[in-house]
This record gives sequence, structure tokens and C-alpha cells, in this order.
Amino acid sequence: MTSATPARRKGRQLPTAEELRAWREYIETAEALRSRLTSRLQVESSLSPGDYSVLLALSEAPERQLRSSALAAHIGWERSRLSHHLGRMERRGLIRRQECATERGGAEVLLTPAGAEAFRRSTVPHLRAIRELFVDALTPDQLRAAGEIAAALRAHLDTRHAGQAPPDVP
Amino acid sequence: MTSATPARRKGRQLPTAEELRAWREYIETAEALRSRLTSRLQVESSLSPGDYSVLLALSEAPERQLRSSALAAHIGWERSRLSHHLGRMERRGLIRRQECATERGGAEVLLTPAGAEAFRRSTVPHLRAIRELFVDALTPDQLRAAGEIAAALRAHLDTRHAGQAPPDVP
DNA sequence: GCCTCTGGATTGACATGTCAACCAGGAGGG
DNA sequence: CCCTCCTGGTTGACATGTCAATCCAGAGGC
Repeated sequence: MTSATPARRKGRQLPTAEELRAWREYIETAEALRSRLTSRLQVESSLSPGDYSVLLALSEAPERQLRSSALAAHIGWERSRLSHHLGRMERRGLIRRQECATERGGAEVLLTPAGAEAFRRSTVPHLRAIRELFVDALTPDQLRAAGEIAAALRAHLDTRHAGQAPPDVP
Repeated sequence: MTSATPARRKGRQLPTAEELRAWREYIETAEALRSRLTSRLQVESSLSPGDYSVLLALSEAPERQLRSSALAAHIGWERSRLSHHLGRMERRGLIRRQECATERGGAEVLLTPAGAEAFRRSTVPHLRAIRELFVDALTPDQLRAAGEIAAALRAHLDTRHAGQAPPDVP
């Protein structure tokens, strides 16, 4: 936390040029990686990263089906985003939605055979792309450091700046 | 190095679970950062990161104006993306487009007073957000490592997998 | 002159994301 | 019973991105 920081960043408010450069490298590189992976995934299996996340979660689910809310929680998406995306995937025949008989109100999302097959075909190309684009570019030390840095950033995000709205509402 | 895993990195094709975890941390964290920064920028100055990039480039240009293609090259965007974005920004009065008198065919993009003012107001909040969300989360060592890692990834992207289409057409 | 080629920029169709509004079915509380 | 409030989910409007097609104005070739 801030208490343990040396005198260095005392009254300073804005990042230095060095810090800004690191920020830009980080964010632009992530962007470039995402875009490259997306296009590879697209040509190799006609799936987007979003499709892949959804299909992965469903594939791992007990009966290849999940409640919409459980799916959203699993992959960390907002509800409306998932709803829109499921609509598009349903149009393409990758998943199906049906009223959940066992429970009130909830919709079950289930994998169609076509969806399962598309996922199966995309897995190896997807993993290979990750290795080629990311893993192969880094030394083992760098790879470990990358994970630690990302974890630190995530933890910082989750604590201090957690939802713009302080959660201490009674 | 993790001495647990033997040195058989040669014939392996797919990432290990460890490597995959690092990848996911990296890419999801970058995504979360981008989204958080976007919403802060939005509430504090009604600008998107895209708006900011365009306004920054124009602000630094000689006469606060640039050819469309020069602008695209400067911020690394595709032409059609820039064209769409300029259309939206023009509707909001942030920039203006005019036929370039000095040259054929080219359109000049120029900053309006409203655009310059919006950019001026957004600068400090933007930089402050970067410090709070990124710089403050990392130790100086981590910050440096993050820059190096991103640079390595970028270099790897630019070399081996350069454009899906080898550019060596005579 | 006419045809094609090329470079700069725009356009349209569509995928993806976010935000706010809405809807439907219970649960409480009066 | 009626009203209100939650929860889970959908919808519409709109911003953002990508791809392919198009337009337009020279430059060359004939």
C-alpha cells in the first residue's frame, strides 16, 4: 500500500514520461495481441474470443448447460452483454436457450452438437496461437513476471477503485 | 526457471496450464484496465480513449491539423476506423474536416476550439487515472519489467507473424 | 482522347460492448 | 388484495471496430 512506499512518489500526482511509456507499451501491446489472436481464431475456426469463452464454459459444465446468470458469472460478463452475444450465437446454431423447467425465471443455455463440434475444432489452433504469440515471445522469467504483474494490477483494481461507488451502503 | 518441468520445450506445441494462466491474467487484466480507464475518462471529460488519441495527435501537430492518412499512421489506426471515428467526432464539434487546398485528394483534419478545450480539460484527469490504476499498483521493478515484457511481445509480433500476408511482393 | 491502375478516403453491412429502460415472476408488508 | 421491491433476463439505442466495396482524382499506356 501507499504507506510502504519510499519518499519517491510523495507529492507527485502525474506519471513521469518513463511511466507513461510503460503504460502505453503495456496497453497497446495487449490490444495488438488481442486483435491478432482474434483474426487467427476467425480464419481458423470462425469463432470470436467471446464465442470461445462461452463454448468453453458450456463444454465444462455438468450437462453441457448452464443458467444464463451462472454462465455470466463464470466468464465475468455483464448480463446484457451475454444476452446479446447468446442471441448472435443462437442465430448461428452454436447454442440453444430454453425456459428452465426446474426453476422459475431462469433460462438454460445449452450447447448444440454444432457448437460442441466448433469448439472442439477450435481448441488446438487457439492454444497454439497463444503459445506462438505470447509464450514463445517471453523467457520463463518474463512469463512468470508477467503473471505477477497482472495479478498485482488486478488486485489493485479490485481494492482501491472497486466500483466507482463505495460499497458501504447500509 | 521452474526446475519441476524438464527442459523438453522443443517438440511441445501447446502451452502448459501455468503458461495459459499467465496469458489469461495478462489479457484479462489489460481488458479490465482499459474498461476502467474508459469509464473514468467518460465521466470526467466525456471523451473516449479514441477521442483522446485523436485529439492528442492533433494538439501536437504543427498547425493543429493533419492529413487523414498522417493521423492514421501516427496513432496506428486503420483508415476506415479513423474515418468512422472522425465522423462521430465531427458531429460532436471536436474536429473539422476540409478539402486540402495545398494537395490533391487529401482531407485535412483540424482541431476546433471546442476540441482543443475538451482535450485540455481531459489531460490531467487522464494522466492521474493512469497513475492511480497502473503506476501505483506496481513497484518500480515491476514497472520496468512490464515495459520490457510488452516490448518483447511487440517485437515478436512484428517479426515472425507480421501480417498474415508476407509483405515481400515485388 | 480513352482505358486502366493506383492511392487516399469514405461508405455500408455487420459484430461487438455499454448503458439504461423494461418485463415477468415471486416475496413481503400494509 | 394491492403495492412495492427484488432478481433474472431481455431489449433498444448507441459507440466502437472490421471488412469489403466504392468513389474520386491523377498517372501511364495505347
